[in-house]
Amino acid sequence: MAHSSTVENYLKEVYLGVSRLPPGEPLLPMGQLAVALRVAPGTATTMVKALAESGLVEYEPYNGVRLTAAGTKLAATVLRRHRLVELFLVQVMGMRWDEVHDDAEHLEHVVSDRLLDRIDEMLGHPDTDPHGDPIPGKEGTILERHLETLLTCPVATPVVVARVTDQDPAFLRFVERNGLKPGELVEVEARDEGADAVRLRGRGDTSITIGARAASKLLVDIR
Amino acid sequence: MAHSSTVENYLKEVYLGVSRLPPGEPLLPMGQLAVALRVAPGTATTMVKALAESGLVEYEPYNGVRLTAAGTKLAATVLRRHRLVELFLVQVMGMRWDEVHDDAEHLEHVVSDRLLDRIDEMLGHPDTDPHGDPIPGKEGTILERHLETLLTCPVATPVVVARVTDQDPAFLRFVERNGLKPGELVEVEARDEGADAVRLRGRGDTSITIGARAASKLLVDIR
DNA sequence: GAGATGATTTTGATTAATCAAAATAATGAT
DNA sequence: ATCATTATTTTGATTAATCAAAATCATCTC
Repeated sequence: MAHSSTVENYLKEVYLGVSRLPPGEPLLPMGQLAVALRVAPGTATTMVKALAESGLVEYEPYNGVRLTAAGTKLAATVLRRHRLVELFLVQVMGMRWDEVHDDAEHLEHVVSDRLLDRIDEMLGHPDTDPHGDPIPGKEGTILERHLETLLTCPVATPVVVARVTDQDPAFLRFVERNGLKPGELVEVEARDEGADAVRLRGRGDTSITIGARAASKLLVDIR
Repeated sequence: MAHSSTVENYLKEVYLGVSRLPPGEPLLPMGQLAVALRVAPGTATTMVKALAESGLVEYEPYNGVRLTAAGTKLAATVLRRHRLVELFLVQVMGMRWDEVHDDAEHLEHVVSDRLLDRIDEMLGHPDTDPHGDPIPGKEGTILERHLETLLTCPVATPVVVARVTDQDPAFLRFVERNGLKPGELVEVEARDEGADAVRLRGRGDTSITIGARAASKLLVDIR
């Protein structure tokens, strides 16, 4: 009932799931939660009812689940641990950004406040992790700034990649190979609705074409 | 049954418990194991029987438990993780040696091989942790060298503290305050059986007196 | 050697987390 | 509106880990 790593994972996934939803409809369907957590649907239902009992989520049968204030705060501390750890593994331990997710997934549940403080300090109180995901503050404040994607940003306008919303190692390596990591300057040359593709140009003259699905995972800052 | 952190803890405590026993009598009584793991006696019995079933320990009812070769290997990898993590927290993260045990206790179960390799490399493949405990090799080899204690070593002979076999933070701070950390040079001036005490002199002229119980936890290298 | 004492094992229950499969509710299409 | 499909919830079981308390075993003392 109280604060196991299972609970932390449920809250984290509810947070992430809801934030991936179209805005204004903030109830995460049970099915999506179950898939994210790789558990049977019934398992998610049972667990969510228990979390609702503890005041961490609101649960509407057949509609879905959302976090309460208390749940949001706990989810934020888990995300803070996860993201600080990821950045630490890259910056300090010299690991690649595509190989830190699994370690962080485990470490996020066991890193003590004391150790996390050291990590935070050592990294200079960063506010984003290697993927551009915001690192929640100590008190649970999350600064989710609104960003366009390469699918929605203006064409023929220089933009800066700010965030990559897919942790799949193969995708991350693809992103890196093509100079599309957070911080890189790119420009959408054209979009082809029919071909479901986006053509872009980074630094250097080479232009590349990526699928719409991939483009939608690259968030950019319109500078 | 297979490789949970509970299993890892049982194996670790069997290893540590047996090694604390008088040599030649290598069966750890259930009671001691239960105390070390802070579980009820019956719990330890049940669990140990399951571990025996898995071939990780040998269990003799009413006599106690010892590790098999497979169990020893697994225990060694847990100790390796624990001790490398402790040293890492001290050397790299700048934590005090008396505050790293609890973090290591949790981290030892989740650190991946990849991350552990980085840590090991970063520390230059060390062979002891901050308390002087030997760090098992990658393949599970543990070099437990025989050491005297301040209770058994020759009197009026310079010796070097090699290992402190008590993780209690208060004790560790006491050790540090009195210049008795591993590496420090000391000399037993006299022992008083009756008073249950040992008088020693470190660098500097001040001599201090410690109890026999404390003296027995300070292992020294007779150089 | 016969209790008494202490350690160990058994027994019966409990909790957290899970699954498979049956039952039910919601949704969409004709 | 009705039926079929899909999503969700219920039900009944299972597994790992634990405890309290009863039963059993071993040992020590006289």
